Amino acid sequence: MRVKNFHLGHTLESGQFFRYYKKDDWYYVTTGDHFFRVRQEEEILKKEGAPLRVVKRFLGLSQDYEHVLSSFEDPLIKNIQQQLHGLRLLEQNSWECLCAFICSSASNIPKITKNVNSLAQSFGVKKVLGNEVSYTFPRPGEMKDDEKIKSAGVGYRAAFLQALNKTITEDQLSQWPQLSYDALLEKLMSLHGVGEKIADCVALFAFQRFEAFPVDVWIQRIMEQHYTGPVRPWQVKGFAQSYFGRYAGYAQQFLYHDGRRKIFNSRVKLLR
DNA sequence: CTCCAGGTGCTTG
DNA sequence: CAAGCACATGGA
Repeated sequence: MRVKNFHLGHTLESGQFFRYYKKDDWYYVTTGDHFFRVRQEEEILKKEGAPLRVVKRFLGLSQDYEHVLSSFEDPLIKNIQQQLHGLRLLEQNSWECLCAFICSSASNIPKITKNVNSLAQSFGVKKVLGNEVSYTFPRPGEMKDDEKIKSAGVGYRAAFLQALNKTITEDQLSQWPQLSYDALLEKLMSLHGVGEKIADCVALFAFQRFEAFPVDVWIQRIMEQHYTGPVRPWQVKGFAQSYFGRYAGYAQQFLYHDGRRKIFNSRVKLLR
């Protein structure tokens, strides 16, 4: 299919999603009930293994990207926009997203990826695509074996996952899209192990609440450096939401990915 | 061996 | 409120 204002690499590699890997120019993605692969050449997006509507929805292709971009006045964001043009916020499965970000506390992306894949392998359904194999993430209530949860290497987060798996139902989750941002945040934060940062991640990455602005240590540092100076995380969030406006979450994703890239590049330099 | 990692919850000033 | 700390695990 033909796509505009979309960059597959920026979108998948910006840290919002963990269940993908790259092989032979294809990105292999596992989400919901699907295991599919996608690749992009210029404005052509090719996919195999899942219906078009699934892929399109997941990749955020029905969002009005022009409208998002035109909402920003800030020079730094405008600059990053050009370098990361086509980076979109995904529309993830809410349950998977919640579990993944439960695993994210005091961790790092490679380890989170390992944890989530391991949970899927223990509890999910096997999927095959050509020579590739993956496992879908279990549904709420399907992670019954506490020992298996622990053996996924999730550490102290195992208790959170156990409780979550017992309390959350797909019925509840299906109601949450209708909630206001504040009400959704409240629901999420009422869960043990979910604070404001994780709640914002789920609101943003799974529920398309683009006003959400997750503040982690990276964003905190970046925002202090470029905008606020030394302040509390809740102040960073408040500032960002009023300064960046209704698509603050997009600004966050641009800043996060750009910030991480620069660090990565400078480390590569140091190694030479 | 020590330190740190897309935080959170609990306990103290 | 804010600061301090424990929490499991794995990689540097």
